[in-house]
Amino acid sequence: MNAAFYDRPVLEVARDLIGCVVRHGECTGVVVESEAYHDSEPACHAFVGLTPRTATLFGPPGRAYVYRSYGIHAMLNAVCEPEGVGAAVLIRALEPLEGIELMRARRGLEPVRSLCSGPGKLTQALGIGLEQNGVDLARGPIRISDPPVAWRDVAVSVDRRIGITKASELPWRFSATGSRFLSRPVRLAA
DNA sequence: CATGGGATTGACT
DNA sequence: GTCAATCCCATGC
Repeated sequence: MNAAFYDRPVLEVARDLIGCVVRHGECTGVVVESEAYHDSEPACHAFVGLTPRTATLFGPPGRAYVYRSYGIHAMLNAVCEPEGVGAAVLIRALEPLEGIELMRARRGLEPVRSLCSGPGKLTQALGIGLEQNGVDLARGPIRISDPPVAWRDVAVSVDRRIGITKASELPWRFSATGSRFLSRPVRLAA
């Protein structure tokens, strides 16, 4: 996945990331859930403008934006749109593929369904931390690559974003239709 | 410099 | 269903 892939409208990238493979070290998983964020709407961190925190969001596309949520969890995003626009796709859930035993050890849990079914869970399972903020997603240590054959042309469902208090009405959440590895079920449009 | 609020999770009633 | 944990950082005095 090269920089041109991310240098597009964030809604397109969020949809196209469903089915792609995220790798960190020996652990890999297929993206089954994503959300788009853009500096034009108040749920996006970049809404406040360019600050030390949001510098990565306004930087070049194709980098990782990793931040701490609720003082506890790391969140993994892919920065999108041209440099100067603050936009990113939040990776919200993965279907684990490789390195499942290491994921179990990091999570302290056995069920595969529970290893990466949430944005804070998947970063813990893959060992991703704040020190990876700004890394190039085409080069690593975190890499995102094309969908496996079985995931090409997977059906994608759309609904509202989860866990936010502002702009929660926007249908900017994307997920692999029928996946059992989502952080929460798809909620139908009102 | 003090304060308040999360793009969440897991434990508990 | 409710709720606390925990810390970075944007904001305001």
